[in-house]
Amino acid sequence: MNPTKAVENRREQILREAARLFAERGFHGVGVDEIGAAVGISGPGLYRHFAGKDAMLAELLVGISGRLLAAGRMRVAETPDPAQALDALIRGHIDFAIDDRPLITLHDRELDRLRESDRKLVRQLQRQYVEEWVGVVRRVYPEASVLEARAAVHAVFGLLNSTPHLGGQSGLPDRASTAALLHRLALSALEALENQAPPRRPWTAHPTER
Amino acid sequence: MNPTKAVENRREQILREAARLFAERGFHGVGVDEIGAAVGISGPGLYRHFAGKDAMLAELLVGISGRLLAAGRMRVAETPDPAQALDALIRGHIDFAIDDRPLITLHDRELDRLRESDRKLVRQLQRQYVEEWVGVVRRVYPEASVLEARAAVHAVFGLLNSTPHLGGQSGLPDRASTAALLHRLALSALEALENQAPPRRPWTAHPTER
DNA sequence: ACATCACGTTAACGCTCGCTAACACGACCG
DNA sequence: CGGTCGTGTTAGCGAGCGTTAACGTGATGT
Repeated sequence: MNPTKAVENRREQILREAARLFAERGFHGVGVDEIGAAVGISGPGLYRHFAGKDAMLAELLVGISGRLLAAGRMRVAETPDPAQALDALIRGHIDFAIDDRPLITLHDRELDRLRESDRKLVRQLQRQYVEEWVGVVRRVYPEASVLEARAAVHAVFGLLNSTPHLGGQSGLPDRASTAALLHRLALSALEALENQAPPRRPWTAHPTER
Repeated sequence: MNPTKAVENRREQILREAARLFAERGFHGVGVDEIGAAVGISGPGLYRHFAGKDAMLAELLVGISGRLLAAGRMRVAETPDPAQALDALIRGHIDFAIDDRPLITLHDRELDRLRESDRKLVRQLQRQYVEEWVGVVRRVYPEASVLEARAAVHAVFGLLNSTPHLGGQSGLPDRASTAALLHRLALSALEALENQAPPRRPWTAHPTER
């Protein structure tokens, strides 16, 4: 009855497999024939669903960035207490990192393979997501400077996105304990912003001094 | 007088530029002509110094892995106090992450592009480096399980290796403050292993329960 | 019954890329 | 001087890749 449904499913299936393959072997390391084979059709049949290989990557990256930002904004909006908002942000990011592992990998690995316009869009979404975090972090740790908070947020992203690296035998028993440990680590890391406020020196124009 | 010197310099120059280009645009995204152009010779002239493009990547990855491990082992060996050893490990890793940024990027991004034997070697070096950290971490935080410690170490690597992402306008003023912040964040993250010991349940055979 | 459309197929083109072949040329050395 | 070696060059091959073209085919709606 609704042909859109089947198409959407096909597209989503292709995107999921493409994400997995891109994450495993890199964007340039995967051929369209392999992506097609992964969904049961072969080679150029993909062009009935996507304009090209680049378009798949673009849709993947814009999608994950947008969903991260949307979820983050929603959690922050509905959580008045800063500490609880930070908790929610961390929990949400961990969900993405564990459940959409391939996308998280692509997200900071293959960004440069995008057309200029798409890359700008993705970067803008990423930046807004980071600033969402920075805002919450600064409300929890008001002594931290903006630059410190931003660098700390990037570092915590690196920490949370380390999930792909612990695949295999070095992983923790189940998903819950992995998530719990990552949560504790991230929260604990940010506590470094609490003590030891930055040298209260006003920011000079040229920070090259010492 | 010593012709080896010039050759070595040429090789090192090629490796340095190749690392930069690989990190910027990915292994498959860089052609041999570009690498050649970056050192003033063109295209196939590289084959007087390396067996092929793969050989360059292999030498880069084996090199960085080996140097990380060697430096880590040295610091641990000459630092009897566990807390100080952990401090030294963090400081050493930060030096690598900041000074050899492209190599750190390649290190966990292009490993799969290696021949089987090289990949096994690099993985073995990486594993030994991780275990060096795990040993120190467990002496500082004896309540943490091996699996927890290992996952935490991977996560801290992700945190420390986040340096490449804060390039541009969002970076901190100078190298020293970046290093200091990363150091505090890493140390603080690992303090999460101090409290809240894992459920002291003995490890069962199949961890799929709950 | 027939045109249309969604969704595939195979063949082939054009381009890029890693690599080899053949050659050049200055430095060193017996 | 003449041969070898180290280090480049350019030309070109062969393979792989993304993409397009041309065609097939079953479901659908009139």
